[in-house]
Amino acid sequence: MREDMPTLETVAREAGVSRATVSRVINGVRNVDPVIQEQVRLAVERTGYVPNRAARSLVTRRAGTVALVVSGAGDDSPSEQNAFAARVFADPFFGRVVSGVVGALRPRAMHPVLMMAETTAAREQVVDYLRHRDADGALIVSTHAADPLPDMLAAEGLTAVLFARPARPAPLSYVDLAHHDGGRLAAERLLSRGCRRVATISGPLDVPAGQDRLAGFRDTMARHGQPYVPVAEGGFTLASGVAGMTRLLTEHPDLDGLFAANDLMAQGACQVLRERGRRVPQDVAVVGFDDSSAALACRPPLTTVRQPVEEMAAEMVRLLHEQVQDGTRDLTSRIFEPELVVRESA
Amino acid sequence: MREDMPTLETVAREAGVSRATVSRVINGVRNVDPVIQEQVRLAVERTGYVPNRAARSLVTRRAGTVALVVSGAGDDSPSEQNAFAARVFADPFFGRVVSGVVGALRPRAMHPVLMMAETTAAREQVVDYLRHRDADGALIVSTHAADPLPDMLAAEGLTAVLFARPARPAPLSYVDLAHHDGGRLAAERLLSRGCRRVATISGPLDVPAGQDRLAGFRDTMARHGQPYVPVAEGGFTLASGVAGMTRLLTEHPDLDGLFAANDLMAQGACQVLRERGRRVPQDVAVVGFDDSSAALACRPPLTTVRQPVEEMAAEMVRLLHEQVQDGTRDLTSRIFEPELVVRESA
DNA sequence: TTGAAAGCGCTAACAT
DNA sequence: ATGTTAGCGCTTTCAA
Repeated sequence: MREDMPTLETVAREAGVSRATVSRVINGVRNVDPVIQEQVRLAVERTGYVPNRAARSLVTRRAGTVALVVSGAGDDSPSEQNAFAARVFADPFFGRVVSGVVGALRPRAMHPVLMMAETTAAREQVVDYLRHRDADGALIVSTHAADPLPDMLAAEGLTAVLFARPARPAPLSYVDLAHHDGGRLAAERLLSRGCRRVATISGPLDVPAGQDRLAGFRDTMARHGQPYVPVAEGGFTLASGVAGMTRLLTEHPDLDGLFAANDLMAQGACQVLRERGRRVPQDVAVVGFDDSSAALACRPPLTTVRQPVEEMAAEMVRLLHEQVQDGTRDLTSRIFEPELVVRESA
Repeated sequence: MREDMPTLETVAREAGVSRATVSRVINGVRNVDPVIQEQVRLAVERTGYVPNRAARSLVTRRAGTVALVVSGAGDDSPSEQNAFAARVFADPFFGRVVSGVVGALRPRAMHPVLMMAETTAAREQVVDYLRHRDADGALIVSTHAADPLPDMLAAEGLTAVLFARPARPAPLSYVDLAHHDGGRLAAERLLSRGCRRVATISGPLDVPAGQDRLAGFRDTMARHGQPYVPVAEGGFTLASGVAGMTRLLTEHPDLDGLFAANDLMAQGACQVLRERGRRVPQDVAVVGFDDSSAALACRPPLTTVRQPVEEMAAEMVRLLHEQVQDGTRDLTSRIFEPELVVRESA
């Protein structure tokens, strides 16, 4: 690794101008003679100069990074710490978030620092990190209703944007999906197929996404003459889909339609259905939610309600960047509309 | 966000000592009077002081971050850029890498900056980032044989540790698995079950992991009187598992054992087998590789060759940290041993 | 053992 | 339009 990194001074000497001028050219500040600009640009080229982020951050008080935080609600038991990331990333959802975030950050010359905040200590660390302005703000993907992080951030007056409205209201910006509409789309699909005995595996009922998808589904079913919909509460995991489907099938062996509140659970449900000799969609039609890679991995491929996760993640970046740029902290939220994607399962 | 962040000076005044002393206490440098140490500690407490990372980095020339790079071999076509992260994280493997890395970084007070390097531009960005010492080093997870990033890093003399030996030798440290042994374990399992007509869906044959798992499998089969093993080359994706199994079943309808070079492909294979009316493991025994969450998601749960990804990732951090600390760049590699995990599929 | 002082490389007034 | 200069907050000689 070279030790003699060129500095602004190096370039300035090379170009025969002052440091300030070089700085102006590099930062694209106006009021620089085009000729000099070119000279500087050449000098940069020749010297192989690249700005020192630390020095720049020190004076601008901008880190040029954002914290990308995946937070849970765990305590400090060692078991929590271990496989949290593995568990979280087992859901294809997070890959899509990362994809959207990285894509949106790139043109803004910012970088995501990945932080897993599953334990009390880890959450403190996140808050500290932001308080010191080691990152300019935080993008938060919270995985539990009881997650204290949003409140902690709000209390500290830190800049953050959440993926999804927090279970307990907090004065923070967020992007979200019109989950209720999503539930409606699922119901309409099953209804239009003529399903008469429909059940659902919901998400966790302590988070808005779980509640609202269920409410939207139920409301629509009720409006179409099916006021009673058996519900198995799930946890957005494949295993909970398996468990939920098993229970529903035992209690309602004659059901002919299922709405699972995410694709992972729908996938688990399909496995159980097949094992029990039910054909999908002929015997039981299944609608998932998310349109994640699990929808394609599933047999048969899932008809599902698409959540535009990548765009939502990009919007988080846009909101955060705006707040960082303007120094404002006004709360915004942006709600995206879901869309039905028809494949084979319903 | 508070504007009046306390600095070293603040603490020094509060404690009635000099900045230098406070710095020493904070950095745990010896030769500080215990009494003064306590005074300083109290002052830090009272003022709520936290060191400014930028200022510290500027003088220490340490960033306190590492780049966690997931790289591919794409060019600059827009299609590449888009869903790379989503595609990559769809493999549960990467969640485990993240888990291991984050866990190992935490006690070292370092943070991972996530970088996706799928395009030429993105790779340049990674190199630049490291050249400027915006990160102290890089942890590289490369997903393609033709990935030019390892060579680029080596050429620049940058500090990096790879997950898995690169397809083309490069002077960089890495951690890896004894893939050949893994292939052997899979073969032994199928042999001990009495499988006589065995086939395999291999990984990509241009990467060591693909080659070596296959070689280990074949060698062992040959040694036990089965010199001919039909091979379908896969790409470590579920879809390629489906395709491979379909082909193998068409060409060898009587096969009774399968080794898939990762769990995702094994999962795809199991789907096909079930659709074709083959019971697993009664008709066809299946052994996967990795022991990822896909092994549990699969029906039936996969007997598989465990790759201790989290530990390997942690070891990457250890190696990198060592190099960063010592300023050395001596090449090391650490090879982990695989282990057979028996579940239901074989 | 502690303090004084010199920067690290950069940006942003302020002068010119 | 360009240069001069004063720090940003920290670590680290060097003296005391």
